[in-house]
Amino acid sequence: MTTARESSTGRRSEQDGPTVVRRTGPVLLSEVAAHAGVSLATASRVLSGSRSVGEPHRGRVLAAAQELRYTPNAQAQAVARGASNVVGLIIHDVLDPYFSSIAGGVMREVEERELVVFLASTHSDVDRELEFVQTMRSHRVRALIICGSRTTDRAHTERLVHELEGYAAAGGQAAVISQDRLGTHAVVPQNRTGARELARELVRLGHRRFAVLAGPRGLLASRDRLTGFREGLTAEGVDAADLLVLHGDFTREGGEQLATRLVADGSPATCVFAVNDVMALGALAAFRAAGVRVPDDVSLAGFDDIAPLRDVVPSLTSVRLPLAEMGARAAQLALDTEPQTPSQTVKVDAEVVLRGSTRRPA
Amino acid sequence: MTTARESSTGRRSEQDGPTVVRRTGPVLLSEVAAHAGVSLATASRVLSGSRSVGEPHRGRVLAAAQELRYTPNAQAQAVARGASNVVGLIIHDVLDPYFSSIAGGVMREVEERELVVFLASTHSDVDRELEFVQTMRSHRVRALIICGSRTTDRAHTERLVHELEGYAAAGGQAAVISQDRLGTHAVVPQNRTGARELARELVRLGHRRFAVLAGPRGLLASRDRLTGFREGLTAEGVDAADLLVLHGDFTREGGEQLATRLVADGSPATCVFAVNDVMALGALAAFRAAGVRVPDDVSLAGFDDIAPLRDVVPSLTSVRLPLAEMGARAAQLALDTEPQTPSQTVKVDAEVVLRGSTRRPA
DNA sequence: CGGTCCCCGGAAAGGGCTTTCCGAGAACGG
DNA sequence: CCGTTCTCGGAAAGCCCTTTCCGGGGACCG
Repeated sequence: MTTARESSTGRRSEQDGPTVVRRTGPVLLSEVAAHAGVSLATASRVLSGSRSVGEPHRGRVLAAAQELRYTPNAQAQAVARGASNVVGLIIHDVLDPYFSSIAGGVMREVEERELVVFLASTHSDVDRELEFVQTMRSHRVRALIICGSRTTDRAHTERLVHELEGYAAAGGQAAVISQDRLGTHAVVPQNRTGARELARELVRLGHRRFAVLAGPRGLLASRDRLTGFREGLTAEGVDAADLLVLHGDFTREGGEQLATRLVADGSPATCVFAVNDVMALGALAAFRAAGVRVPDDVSLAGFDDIAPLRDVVPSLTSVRLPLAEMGARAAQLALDTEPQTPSQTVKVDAEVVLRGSTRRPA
Repeated sequence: MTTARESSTGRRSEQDGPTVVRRTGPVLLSEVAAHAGVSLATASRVLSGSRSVGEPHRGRVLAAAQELRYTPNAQAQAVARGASNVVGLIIHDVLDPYFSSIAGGVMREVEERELVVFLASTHSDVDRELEFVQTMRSHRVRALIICGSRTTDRAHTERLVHELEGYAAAGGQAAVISQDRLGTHAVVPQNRTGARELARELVRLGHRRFAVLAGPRGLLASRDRLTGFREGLTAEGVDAADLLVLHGDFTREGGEQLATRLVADGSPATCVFAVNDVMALGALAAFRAAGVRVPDDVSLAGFDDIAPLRDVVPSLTSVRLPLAEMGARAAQLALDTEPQTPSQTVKVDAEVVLRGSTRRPA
C-alpha cells in the first residue's frame, strides 16, 4: 500500500529524472519537518499552534509546509487527539424539501464550528438507518443528528434506542428531530397545537366536513397532528367522530393516491388536511388531475410550510415550522451540551399560515 | 484526555460498585482481544476478515465483540490502511433542488459502495469552496465531487484548479459537475444543444421576440445555454442580434428581479427564457405579482427541469437534465477510474420538455 | 556570580488500528 | 518416519499524528 518514499530534500538535489515531481500520496508532517530542518514535534507544534515555537523555527516550518503543500491528515489527528471533528446527520431523503431544509439548518450550525458533516439518507429503510448509526459511530462522529425514522415498527425503534445508547456510552452526543423518548436530546415541533389552531381556523372559515390525509399509523408526528386537529374541531363545536382519516406514508405519491381515493369515493368533505406538505402537494396534483378545483371545490391545507410551497397555485395553507431552526437547534443540543447531561427536549412553535388553498366553502 | 481504563475482564470480577458499567469512550480492539483471550492481531483479523482464523478463536472474538458492542474506529483504520472510505461532496446549497437532486444521485452511488459522504455547501462563497477542498483533502477523502462554484472570477478558478491539482497529487480523485477545464473528470450537460433545441421549438410555436434571463456573465453553463439559444434562433431564421439578455445570478430572487425589470421596462418579448429553472420560478412569481399572465401574456421557459416544477401552475416548459444521473456519473468517474488516468469528460443529454407555460403568442 | 525559573527543542511514548514477519504445530507426501 | 508445505497465532513494526517528558540554555534575581 505504502509506496516507497524518498526524502524529498534528498531526492530533489539528485538528477534522476525530469524536474516534475510526480509523487503519489500526501505530504507527511515528517517531510515538512525534515524540509524545515526541525524535529517532528516542532513542526507539529507550529502547525497546530499547540505550543509557542521560537521565530526562526516557526517561520521555516510554515514556509516548508507551504512549499510542500502540506495538508494535515485529519484522520490521524483525530486518532491522536482522541476526538474527531465530524458530525453525523441521518435524514430520510435529500430530495424531500422538509429534510433538506432541516439539513440546511444543521449544516449552517456545523460549519460555523468548523466541523464537517457526514450525510446519510435512509430512504425510509429502517435497516439502513441502523446501519448508518453504526457507521457514524464507527467514524466517531462527535455528534449525531437523526431526522429520519418514519417507522412505526416498535422493534426497530427499540433497536434504534439500543444503538443510540451504545453511541452515547461510547461518548457520543445525539439529537433527534421530531421524535421522542429515544433517550437523546430531541427537537419536536408543537404538532398538536399547530394542528389544533389550524382546525379552528378552518372551522371558522365555515368548514364542517373534513378529511385528513394522515401519515403512517402510530407515527408520532402524524398522530399528534391528527390529535391536535381533532381537538381543534371539538373546541369549535364540530363533531370529530365522523372525521374521515386516510393513512398514507408522508410521500407525494401517497398524498396523490389518498386524494384520488377521496375523489373516487365521492367524499363529502369540503376541506382536506394533509398532515404534511409533501402529501398536500401530491393531493393538489391529484385533485387537479381529477378536475377538482382547489379551493373552489375543496379546500386543502398542509403542514410544515416547506419551501416549494411558495410557487404553488393556489398557494397552500399550511402550518409553518421553522425547519432550518429545528435543524440548528438539534445541532446545538448535540454540540453544545455537556456529555452526561440529562437529555433535553426542545419544543418549537408551529404557526398557522392561511393562504389561497383554503376558503369559505360554497 | 484518555481516561484511566481498567481491563474489563479484570474489573468485572471485582465488586466495586453496581453492575452498571458506565464507561465513557468506545470499546477498544485490545479489550475485545483480551475478553476473547486472543492477541490483538487475531482479533483484528477476525473482525476485518483479512486472513482466515481458526474456528475456536474466531467464534470467541466474534462473541466478545458482540458482547462488548465493539465498533471499530474507522479513523484509525483509515490511518492504518492508508485509505479512507469517505467521499467528499461540495455543492452550492442543499436547499436548491438542482443541487439536492445531484446530491441524491451522488449519494446513491456512494452508499452502494458502502462509503460515506462528507457534505459541504458553499453558499456561493468562493473562499468557502476553496476551504472545503482543503478540508476534504485533509480528511483524505478518496474522491471529491464538486458541483458548486458559480464563480466567474478567473483568479478563483485558478486557485481552485491549483487546489485540485494538489488534491490529485496527494492521490485523490476529483470530478466536477457542469464545469470544464479544471483538469479533473467532469460531467457536463449538453447545455448548448439543449438550449438550441428549445429555441427552435419556441420559434416554431410562433415566437419572434425573446428575452433571456441569463446567469452570471462568463459562467460556463449560462454562456453555453445562451449561445445555444442564439444558435437555435438563427437556425430558425430569427435574428438573434436584438435578443434581450439580462444577467442574473441563478437564484430565485435574481429571477424575480430580472422579470420585474422586464415588466417595468415594457419589454416587447413574447417569450422569456430563464437559463435555469430556479430563476424561471422567480420570474413566474414576479410575473404573477405584476399581473402578467403566463402563458397568455408571455411564455416562459426554464432549464434543468428541477423536481418542484411539477407542482407549478402553469407547468413550466424546461430542458430536462438527468440531475441524479449526473451526480451518479460524477461519482462513478471519481470512484471507478484508475488514478493517474487522463481525466474524462462525460456529456449528458438535455431534452426539451414543452409544457403549459409556453404557447403560441397571441 | 550562583541559583531559580522559564522558554523552547527534541526524543519518545502514546492513539487505535493493520500487517508483516516469524515460528510452532499440523498435514501431507514420499 | 522425515522433510516439506500449510495453516494460524502472536509479537512487533508501522500508519501519521499529538503530547508528555526532559534537558539545555537563557533571563532574571539576589
